[in-house]
Amino acid sequence: MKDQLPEHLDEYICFAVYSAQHAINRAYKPLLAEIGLTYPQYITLMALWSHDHQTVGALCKQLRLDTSTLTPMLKRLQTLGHIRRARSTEDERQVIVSLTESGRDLQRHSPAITRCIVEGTGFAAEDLNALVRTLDQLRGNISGESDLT
Amino acid sequence: MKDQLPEHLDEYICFAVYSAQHAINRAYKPLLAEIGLTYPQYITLMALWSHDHQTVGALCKQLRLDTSTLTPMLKRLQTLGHIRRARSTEDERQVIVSLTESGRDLQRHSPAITRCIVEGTGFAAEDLNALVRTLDQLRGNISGESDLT
DNA sequence: TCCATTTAGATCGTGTGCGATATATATGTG
DNA sequence: CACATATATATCGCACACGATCTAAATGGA
Repeated sequence: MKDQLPEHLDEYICFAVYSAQHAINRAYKPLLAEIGLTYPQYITLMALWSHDHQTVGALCKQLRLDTSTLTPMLKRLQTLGHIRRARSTEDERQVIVSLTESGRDLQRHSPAITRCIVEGTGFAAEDLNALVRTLDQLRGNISGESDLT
Repeated sequence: MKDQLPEHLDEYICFAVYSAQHAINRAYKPLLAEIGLTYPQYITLMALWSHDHQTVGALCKQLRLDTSTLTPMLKRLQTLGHIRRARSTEDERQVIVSLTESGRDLQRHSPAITRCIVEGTGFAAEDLNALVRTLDQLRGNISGESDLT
């Protein structure tokens, strides 16, 4: 009960999150491979399914990724034909990202994929929700967010 | 209470883990930069601090990473002077990874780093432990492990 | 013993992530 | 208006992460 440091890697929160992330990614891989997407590309599309026509900066904020990560990925999504990128006319610095027909169409695969992952966790829906809330809180704390979603 | 799909990215377990992982990584970065390590390099050393003289395969299993990830990283750790790599004499296929004096010495920074991260989470120790157990279980389920640690 | 199979690592190509830097456009100030 | 500053995005270099492939060493029969 003291402030002992864990002996094994598996007892560290950092490693638990790290390896869980990889496990989830590996679970998604074969599912997403069928529609030719990577996981980061998939969640980028999810953000756009939720709100189309977002700026690169808005996507960065939602996905909590840097432009240097997102810009190349958006180019790949564009090459795949799922999105369009266009300079804003009001503010020439901004780039608006929009779904194409193809990108919008991919959304129909989402429910089955989500179901497959949720089942794979072996957790009940309420337990998953609780875990999500806990993780969101942890992320907020550790990244020093006040509440600026 | 139905089987509704989440509306926002933040409500998905996959994204919660994904973004928590990034947040933790960003928290570690400045701490580890002081000793010239990346996070994956750090946990690799942690595994070796726990048990020195492991084969590449044993490290892969513990860290749940592929050889194609670990081999280049081990080479970098060797270049940094923290580990040695040597073919096993019994089984010439195996490569034994061992800590150098320098690599062993880095362990003294570990408690402070861990403390800093744990505090950053803003969670009580028991809550963190519970979260770790939950995540370990989720990872086990989703990666289809029976119990083969 | 001979040879197919298995196992342990290494290598390669592609796609993230991110710090540092660059560029162009907007904004604010005198 | 002129210019310093701030903002939005892009580019570059480096380090993962992993699937696919390769090589060499062990193993397991017939």
